[in-house]
Amino acid sequence: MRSAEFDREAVLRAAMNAFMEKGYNKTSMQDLKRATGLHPGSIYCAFENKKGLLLASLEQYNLDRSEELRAIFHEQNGALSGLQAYLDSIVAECISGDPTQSCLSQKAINEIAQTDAQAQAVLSQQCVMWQSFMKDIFMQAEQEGVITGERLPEQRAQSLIVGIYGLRTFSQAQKDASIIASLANQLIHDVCR
Amino acid sequence: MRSAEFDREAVLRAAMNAFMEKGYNKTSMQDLKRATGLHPGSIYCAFENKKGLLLASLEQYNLDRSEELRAIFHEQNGALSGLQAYLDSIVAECISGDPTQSCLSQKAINEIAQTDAQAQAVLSQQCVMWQSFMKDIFMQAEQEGVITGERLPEQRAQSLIVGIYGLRTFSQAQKDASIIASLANQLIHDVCR
DNA sequence: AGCTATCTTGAATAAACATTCAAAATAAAG
DNA sequence: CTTTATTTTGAATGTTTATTCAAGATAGCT
Repeated sequence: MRSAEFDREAVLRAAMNAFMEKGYNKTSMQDLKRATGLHPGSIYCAFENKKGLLLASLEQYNLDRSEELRAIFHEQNGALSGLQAYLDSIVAECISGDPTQSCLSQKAINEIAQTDAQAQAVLSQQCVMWQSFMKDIFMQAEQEGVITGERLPEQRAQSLIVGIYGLRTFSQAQKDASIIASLANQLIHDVCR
Repeated sequence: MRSAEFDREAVLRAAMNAFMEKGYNKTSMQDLKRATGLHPGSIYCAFENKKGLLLASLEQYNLDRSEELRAIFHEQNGALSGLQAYLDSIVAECISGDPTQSCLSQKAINEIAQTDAQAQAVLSQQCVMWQSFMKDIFMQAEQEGVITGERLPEQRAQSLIVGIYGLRTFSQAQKDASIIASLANQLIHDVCR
């Protein structure tokens, strides 16, 4: 017997970064070998193939992001200031211009969900989970009395997610920091109205 | 002397469709040969290389979409019903699931703007043109008195574009027609408030 | 220490890739 | 009809690609 040597999470995070920098299709196995430090054979042994590595990276990405999301809202007192902090962090990522601070899920939705049913299924489910988390936040905000109940929490959550997807795309075409920040503020305002 | 045989616009529209179906990086020269009916040599003679063909397709795509945009608003009386018709058409595209009804500019922003400065410049400029057109619509709506002047037309235009980008991404992860339609309605509501 | 199952290694493979080019074809000009 | 400039053609190029595999290394068990 013999146990695997590499740190699975570290490998997946390295692969995530590689995929975010070049996109799935432009990231070659050689890029992934360099990024992860794993030889081709090890990658195929552990993840079946390139798409398997992407799917595993997507799962890890979702775990990491979910953790981060929970942490942001936990650090704040009140749903509204949590929302504010969350959008501030997204604006910071948009403005940074750092590819590794972009959203791997969103990139994958745009690049491969259309042509790969397996990836589509994973990404769809992750999107639903995100919605569910945000719905809970808006329910909490209602209970706190900081927003009135004109819209359903679920709808607010969906509008917020649409806004975040849009913000990330917009910021790549229009890199003006103050515009991005002001659009994020407007988004919070609209979603909490 | 000898003039070119192929119809440039038809070739570019064929290339557009090919790029929309597979994305830029996954679309091979063989795909483009099949789609356009042009032999490799002719493509390289007319467009320099694969990226040149993409950039030319992007220009044509923008021309076609601008025309369509003008037509939609021209067919309606009043800025508001124009906006309604415009979003209806986008919702229809999102719901169709037809790759050739997706947005080539948005796909390109997500797939290559990050890694190619030339594409980034073209896409950025096209986004600004789109904003400018929508700003005029919101100014018209103000003059018609159908919306009050609490927000600047430019901000409304930007929020609308963010919403449309978001809607297109969201609809690929969550293909529920009624949700997309209701998110679009909410978007109009928020942007016109 | 020795055995064995499993992982690591990295060269080898075959397919697919973007691009080039010289020959053949053809439209316009004389 | 002949010439000439330009386009079309499609096979050839050399690179890069994802993937495989047999040999070597090593961890855990007895």
